[in-house]
Amino acid sequence: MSPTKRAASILSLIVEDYVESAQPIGSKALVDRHDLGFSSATVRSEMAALEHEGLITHPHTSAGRIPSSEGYRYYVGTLMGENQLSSQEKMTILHQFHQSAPDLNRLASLSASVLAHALQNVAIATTPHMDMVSLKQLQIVQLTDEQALLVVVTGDASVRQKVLELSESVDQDYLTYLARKLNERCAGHSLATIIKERAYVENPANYSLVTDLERNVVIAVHELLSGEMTSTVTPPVVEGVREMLRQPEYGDSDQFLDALEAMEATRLQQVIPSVALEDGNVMIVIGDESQSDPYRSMSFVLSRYGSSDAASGLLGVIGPTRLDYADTVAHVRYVRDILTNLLSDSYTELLDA
Amino acid sequence: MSPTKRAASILSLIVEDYVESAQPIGSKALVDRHDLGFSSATVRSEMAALEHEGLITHPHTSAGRIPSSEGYRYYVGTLMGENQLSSQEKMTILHQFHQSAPDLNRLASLSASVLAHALQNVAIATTPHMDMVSLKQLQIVQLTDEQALLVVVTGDASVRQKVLELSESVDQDYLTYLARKLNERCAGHSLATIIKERAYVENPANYSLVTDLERNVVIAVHELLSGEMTSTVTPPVVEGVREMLRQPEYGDSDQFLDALEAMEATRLQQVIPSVALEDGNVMIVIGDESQSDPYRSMSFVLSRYGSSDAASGLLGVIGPTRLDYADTVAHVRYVRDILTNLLSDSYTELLDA
DNA sequence: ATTTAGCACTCTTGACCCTAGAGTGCTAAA
DNA sequence: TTTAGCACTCTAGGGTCAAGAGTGCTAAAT
Repeated sequence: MSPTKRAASILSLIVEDYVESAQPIGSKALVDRHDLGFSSATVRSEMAALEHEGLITHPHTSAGRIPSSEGYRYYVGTLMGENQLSSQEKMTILHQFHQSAPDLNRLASLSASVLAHALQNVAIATTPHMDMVSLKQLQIVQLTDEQALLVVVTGDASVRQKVLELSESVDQDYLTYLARKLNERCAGHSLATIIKERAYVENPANYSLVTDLERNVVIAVHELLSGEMTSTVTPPVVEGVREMLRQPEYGDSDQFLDALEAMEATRLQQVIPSVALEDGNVMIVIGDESQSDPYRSMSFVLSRYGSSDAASGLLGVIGPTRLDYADTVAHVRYVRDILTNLLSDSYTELLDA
Repeated sequence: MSPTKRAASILSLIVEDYVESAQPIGSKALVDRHDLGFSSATVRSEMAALEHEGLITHPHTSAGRIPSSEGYRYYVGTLMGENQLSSQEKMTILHQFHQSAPDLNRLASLSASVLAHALQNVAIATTPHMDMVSLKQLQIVQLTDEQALLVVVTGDASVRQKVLELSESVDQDYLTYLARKLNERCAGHSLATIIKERAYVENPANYSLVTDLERNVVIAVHELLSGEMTSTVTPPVVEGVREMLRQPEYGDSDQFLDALEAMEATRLQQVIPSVALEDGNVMIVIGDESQSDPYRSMSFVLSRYGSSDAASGLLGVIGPTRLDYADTVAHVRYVRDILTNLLSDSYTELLDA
């Protein structure tokens, strides 16, 4: 059922030419461009076979062939080689990471924009976070008579904050005392400790022992750490809409609108996390392979950065199915490695390479 | 030189019809739609006069008229009435602000997206910040042997952070001590105090009295407060690119690309701050009135929110010159008021209205 | 002195037709 | 098995044409 060796090589050429030109590839054009050892008629019969197997299709009777999702999949899976970035490309990318201060949240958006720019497609990145964050330290700062700011430093070196409403009137001294008390009990501990603490303060039996404020603080800390509150879960960063517009498939603005709508940040959030991604792998989803309809005409190249025992997140590229998969994978892989290394603080190694 | 009363009323109709239909307005169509007391021929001669004064133009000989920038300006300045939002519209907007927690940074992007959605155009907002921020409190948390996180809570209730490199090996106790020492000296004070402190620690005469780390911390605090470091100055939020695409002027993707490029966040930053905006006013810039070329075909409706003695920022809408200025101004004004009230913490009043 | 009806003229838009070019599948010969 | 040849198909692009909308001007009407 799988194509013969010669058919496969023709499929390769079709995919590669089509990725480059965005035009359906005809038998004549194919033999003209590459000097195959045989004629267009031969190519035609091979093409008929490939089409029979569902690897390529016709837009209409007298047009050239374009790869189907299955065609791309076969190409990506068994035909495509590994692509290495040139040291020039590597330098350019690395350079951009060294421009900016190592702000963890900014890192995600930088990565996305680097990818988007290099590949002329939309790139996304979720901000790094740990599944199990520990509490490094907390602090409470009075803002007004009725409000205070709770600042939580987490184990993944990010800062989360929340405004607390103060029902009772308190002063900064009490807030400082409260912060110190909780720090002594919880600082440096994992989420589990906070959960225990929350159970304690929420237990009606202990209601008389803790103030309302203390209870509120513990609850807020728990919510901040577990990312429960919707407003603290940052949507994934989407970069490169302008780059995407350069792709010929979006010359007509209707299709562009469809695509844009499909990658509405909120929708992506529903799709992305459902993808199980092991560390160190790059996952490719091609066109039809997506379950949901609006993504039928696009492909995803995704990878997890960071490591499962530390901060991690998702990074990837979204484009039309006509993607240069080899190049895209190489880029995603490289940026993912940089990011992972930056997060594990051992990124000096990268500089020497 | 200024148009007669009747000419002015015709200009009004042209602007309003054109804003609605995006089609050049002909004399016949005008009298058909509104029952004027006179014929299309009369309208034609009035139109000729208006064109002579530069208030309207022709795309080509046998097409209807469209307003020029001057025409819009005249309309906005002397013809257009004040628009009041319906209480329905007000509710819808207010509702969206009550969905989310009062996170100051998120507020800007929410405002922009509310405006973008309501007006089907691109909206921008800069994050609120004070020109003169005071230091509420600072804290230093050890991350690794070589790194610590400096967290600064500012007077405008936002949090800024920076990773410090530790050259000497220190422990959390020392960092806590250092934080307390600086808090005692500077917490609650304005930027001026920090500048004095920086001058002190940077004075070579005092070098032996302060550690390198202390010096670094003071410098970092100063930079964070004054927003000197490029990475901490957040670019304005741009929302509504998708909404904008619905406008008929961008049906052709080339023009859309131009427009998108023009509103590249970095470029906008150069244009926006140069606009001097008093509190309480809405500024309108129409097409040609922009100095720089790429903005010739768009209009801006901008306002400052917050107050000059507290956190403030810029809020506004960008669209084609064919804007419903009355409606846009009303929306910008309303969202600006909400934002201002939210920032001054007295937003409970809005709920009763 | 305005206003308006009438008319000749202009320009865009969309429909329609046509051809060139690229591509296909099939068949029969190499 | 491969290839040359051929009839056939479909698209893209160019050209023509008529309808429609709009204009400016002039001369009559108010």
